[in-house]
Amino acid sequence: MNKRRYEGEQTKKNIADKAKELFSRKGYAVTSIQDICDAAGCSKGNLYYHFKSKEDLFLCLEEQTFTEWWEQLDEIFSRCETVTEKLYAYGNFISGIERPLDSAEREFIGKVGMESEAGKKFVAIVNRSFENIKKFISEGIASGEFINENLFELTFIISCFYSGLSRYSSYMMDKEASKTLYRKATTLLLQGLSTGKSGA
Amino acid sequence: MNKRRYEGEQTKKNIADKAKELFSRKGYAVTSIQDICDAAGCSKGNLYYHFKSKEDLFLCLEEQTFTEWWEQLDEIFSRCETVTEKLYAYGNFISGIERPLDSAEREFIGKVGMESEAGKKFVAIVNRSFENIKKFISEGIASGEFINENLFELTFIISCFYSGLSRYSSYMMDKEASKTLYRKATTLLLQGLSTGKSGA
DNA sequence: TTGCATACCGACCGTCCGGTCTAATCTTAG
DNA sequence: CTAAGATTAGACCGGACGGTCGGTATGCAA
Repeated sequence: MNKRRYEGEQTKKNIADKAKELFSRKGYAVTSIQDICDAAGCSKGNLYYHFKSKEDLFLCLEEQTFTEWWEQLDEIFSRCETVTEKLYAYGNFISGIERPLDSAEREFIGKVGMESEAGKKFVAIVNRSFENIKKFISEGIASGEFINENLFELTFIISCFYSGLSRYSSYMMDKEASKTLYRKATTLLLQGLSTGKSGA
Repeated sequence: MNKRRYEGEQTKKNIADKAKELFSRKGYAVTSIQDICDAAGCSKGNLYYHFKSKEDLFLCLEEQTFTEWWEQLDEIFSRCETVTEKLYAYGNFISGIERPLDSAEREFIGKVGMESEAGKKFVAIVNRSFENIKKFISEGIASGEFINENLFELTFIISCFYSGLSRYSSYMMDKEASKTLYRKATTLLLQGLSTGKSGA
């Protein structure tokens, strides 16, 4: 029982990839299970063999996406000298990634509610990302690169800033223009964020 | 034919208000026509008497909302001396308004598509708002208050900044905290935007 | 009073959706 | 070779959805 199991994993991954693409492009509600099956070239039974529900599928995607995302970011961050560099790197990264499930997220939470099991799981996943951002902002404050303002608010503002950008840039301009825009936006943001000192 | 017509208008307005609240809170797809009817205390037939389809209803809301919004903003702006003040006023305004159909918007466009009749109407409505922002940013550049950067990009960044903020602040904090946050965010933004000169 | 447009109701229709279920097929351990 | 289990297909189900339709109530104009 090996080749079979491997193929199964492949199928599951394929379904996940296609689902992500569809949710990301069309939204949660509008994307039907059948759509996903068609795109993945598999049957409904097969999909439901691998995922227990549409909600579960979405949550898996969300989880997986954020995990991969921060694995890559941590790797990138480790090569940065200053937190300012990290911020640029973060912007650059986000610009290339077309924030995968962004539009579907609010839809999802609107549907299942914040109090539901799925809702709580969702919030937990998103919060982890928020905490990651908070961490590197606090580094910036500690090193003296960033102004010593309320950490939560600062993190919130910065998260929202990039979230807002990604929201529209992905379908208003191409990747290259998007990258440039993020760079400029980061520079602009840094004007307000920076203490003027160049770091630790 | 007066009292009847007046009542009709009232009903239509009531439906629109309730629909706006629901779309805004739950999203487009999740809000059913029946939900809206229940909230408005009217029948489905009545709703379809006043609006020709769900899409049409949404578009009316979008149109109406943006129009009202900018009427108020123009009024507020007219009392501002500098463009910097206008930016603060804009932030303050947005913070209090919980950007009404925000979450539903992408869902809507994802459903109908950019190329459809409804999609084009939608884009036209949103673009008008973008142009309004662009206008007052360009004033800021002209007056020497803002840096002389690419107008489109600047407008894009600023729009996205506030859009991102409104997206999360509305369900992460109360009105008062939100207002404070917007003020700080605007100050931060202005660091990058401002030339240092105090205006014309 | 009658005729008519407007405003309103809710049962109903076809469609599609998420999810289930059964049966078939493939792989591999023994 | 075969039993057991993993994997897949797709017909099927109940229900919710957007939208329609035949009909009713209301108030104005004549």
